[in-house]
Amino acid sequence: MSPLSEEQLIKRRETQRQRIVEAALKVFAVRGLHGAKMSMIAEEAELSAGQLYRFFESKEELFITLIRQVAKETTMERINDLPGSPFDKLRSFTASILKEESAQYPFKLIQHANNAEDVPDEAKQLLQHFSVKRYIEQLLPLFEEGQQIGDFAQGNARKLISAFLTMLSALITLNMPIDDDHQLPDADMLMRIVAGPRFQDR
Amino acid sequence: MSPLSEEQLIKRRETQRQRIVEAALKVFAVRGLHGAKMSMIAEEAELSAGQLYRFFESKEELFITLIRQVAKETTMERINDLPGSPFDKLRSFTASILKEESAQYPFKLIQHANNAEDVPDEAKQLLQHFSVKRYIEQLLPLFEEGQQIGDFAQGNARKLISAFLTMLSALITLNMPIDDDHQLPDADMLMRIVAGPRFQDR
Amino acid sequence: MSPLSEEQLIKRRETQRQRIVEAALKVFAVRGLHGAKMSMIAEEAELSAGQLYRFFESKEELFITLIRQVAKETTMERINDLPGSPFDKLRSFTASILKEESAQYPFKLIQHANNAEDVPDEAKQLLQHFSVKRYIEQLLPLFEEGQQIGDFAQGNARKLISAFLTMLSALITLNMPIDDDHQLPDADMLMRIVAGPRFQDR
Amino acid sequence: MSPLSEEQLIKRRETQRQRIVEAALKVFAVRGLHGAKMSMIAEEAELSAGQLYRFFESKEELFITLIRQVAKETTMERINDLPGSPFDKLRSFTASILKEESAQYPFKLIQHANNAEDVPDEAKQLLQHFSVKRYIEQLLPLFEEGQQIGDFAQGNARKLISAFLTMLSALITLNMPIDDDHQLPDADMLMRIVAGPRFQDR
DNA sequence: CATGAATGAGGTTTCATTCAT
DNA sequence: GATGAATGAAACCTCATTCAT
Repeated sequence: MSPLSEEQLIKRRETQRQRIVEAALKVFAVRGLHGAKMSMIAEEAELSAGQLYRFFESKEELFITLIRQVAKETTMERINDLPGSPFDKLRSFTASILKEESAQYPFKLIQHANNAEDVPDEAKQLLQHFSVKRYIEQLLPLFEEGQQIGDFAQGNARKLISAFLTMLSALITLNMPIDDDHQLPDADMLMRIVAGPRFQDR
Repeated sequence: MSPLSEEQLIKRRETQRQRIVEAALKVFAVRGLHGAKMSMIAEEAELSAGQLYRFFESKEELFITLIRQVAKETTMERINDLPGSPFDKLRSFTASILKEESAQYPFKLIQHANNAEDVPDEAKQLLQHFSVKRYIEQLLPLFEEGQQIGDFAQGNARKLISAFLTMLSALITLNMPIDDDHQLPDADMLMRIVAGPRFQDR
Repeated sequence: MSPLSEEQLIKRRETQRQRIVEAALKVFAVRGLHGAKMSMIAEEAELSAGQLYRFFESKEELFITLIRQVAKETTMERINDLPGSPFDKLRSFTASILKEESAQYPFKLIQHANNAEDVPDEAKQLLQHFSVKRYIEQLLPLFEEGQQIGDFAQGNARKLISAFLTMLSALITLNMPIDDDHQLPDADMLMRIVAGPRFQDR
Repeated sequence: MSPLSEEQLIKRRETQRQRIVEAALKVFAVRGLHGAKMSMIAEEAELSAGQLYRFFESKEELFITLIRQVAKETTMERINDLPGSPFDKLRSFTASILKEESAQYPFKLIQHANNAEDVPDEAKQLLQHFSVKRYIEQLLPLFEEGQQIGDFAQGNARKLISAFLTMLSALITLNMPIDDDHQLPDADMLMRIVAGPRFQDR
């Protein structure tokens, strides 16, 4: 009796939910928890504000859901598909993130969640610990290999990764418009954080 | 009849205005443009909400004024009073900023202003360009000296400072709680950005 | 081609309409005009929210229709089929209403309609006067017989019925959870309103 | 420095709070939890809707506060100041409540709280148990005296009071407009619930 | 026709700003 | 001048009603 098969409905619903999540990620990332208005998210997702509430009970729930998804799904694993040495992989990866706006949203979201005072602690800790921890584990083999062949600085690899990620995060969120006088430190500059002896003359 | 001379009144007024600006700096820095409430600023400045409007026409005007003042007055000059070599000075300076909360407010404010979309472009550009430019000029002699004695990396000194400041800003705003697994990169880690050959073995 | 004859269609439509009315009676009775949501009524009637509007133009029209139907159709006549004396009949009838939830809906609806200020006066008066009037007329022969044989209190029979109905209505809507300390006055307690000399020693 | 002394401010604030509570009692009593709009309460209390939130965090908190206050403060004790026998006192008391609209609000509120499905359980139980219990205890001496002198029906006095209160509550909330054909059962009718042998010929 | 997704008006709540005291 | 009470615009959220499928 239903005009659309149940399967179609579920699929459609899932598609829309995903559209909302993506729109919310973008708006929350750019404007923060308070600066983001539900109407903006609705507009970005191309539906009415009221519709959002069929998918998420409240703005806060939407935010936490987003956090949870970012914490769970954002991955560093595609770095392994890039060509070249560990150093090359990391530099390409870094450069690509710095170029591609949508890849920056998760980092910006983490940033906002860290600073906004009203974010539920659950979300904060989820993001800070869980997601950063995962990134570190995902990058660990690459870094260890880099250290073995002498391209990366020696020392505690996890700490090195943590430093690198913090700095990458910084570059993304600071988002300073580049002009002639003071360019953003670019991927190469960032690589000095991890560079071992072999790259010291750069 | 008047218990205070006109001069005293003006001075008193200026003192109060400054108290508001400092309170606003703290609250805006910590909570962002939207998260900061006028009542919070009033409380921090220890006066009534109504009083704020005798000094600033609106929240927005207060914010922009703040930005302007930060852009104009925040200084890096005290770095020169620190003891030791340029490298030592920079490391001490960095470490002290990372320890002292109030020193971090201007950096946080810049950060927020970059992300809040509602801030007039005037304010944004003021902050980003003008203030960073000033910091660079103030740090330039130190860096040039550091490069001459081989403690700092060679190359365009302004670009090097810019990179350093960006990274410092990052550390401040990311503000990640430190735990055993992923410590914040500390002052020493940050120094690798600027370190020349003499410090490469660190 | 048509799988159902026109007559069947009309009948089917009537059946559905009746299902809606019954569902609405239940939901409005339990939750009141404002507390009742169209979606709840739809769910109770086991059809979609949209379908409601093929039968009733609006929530308000549905409510008024309901009131009208209750005013017209709710009947006390089955009391006459009960066994025993008028007193016995009335007591059994009372007890059965107090036990059977669906029999209480009309009373609860009247109650709600009396308190909801947004209901058109038409509906209110319809319910209060007309339906109560009908109940009185339907109960009148029973009460007169009861008075003749001395089981019921003397005096204006209509007024006596009105009092009894009011009290019955009260018991139903108050709906206090029974515990050891304050039980609901039960059917027997209620009978004291109408009891004549013969029952005074109760 | 304050234009009003602190004492004045506190007193004024308390006055206003009381105005809100009274307005809310009236509006909630008449329209129920859902039917009552904050704007209506504000209008009744002669202030803006926004003001309500300086005194109560939300509509729900206002409602529960009200319930709590009614449960705590509504008293039956003034019945003892009335002249005459226990029977006379109870009849006068009943009649006065039935005449005086504001005296009926607590009863109506209890009624609404019992029926509205979304009221927090805390409020429901508070009202139903605690307040009814208190009324019973307050009326107990009067009823026991009435039973001793034979004016009141024998049996469990607490149960008798409970029945009486339920019926009184009913009369108040049913609130049927009186016309020639079916008057509300009046105070005298209600007294039959409690009347003992001495009054049986009424 | 039947569905339930979509809209938008209306209610709740917050807070920048004004203003009586 | 100073206060904080009061307002009202704007955001969040709900749900009666409509309408594409």
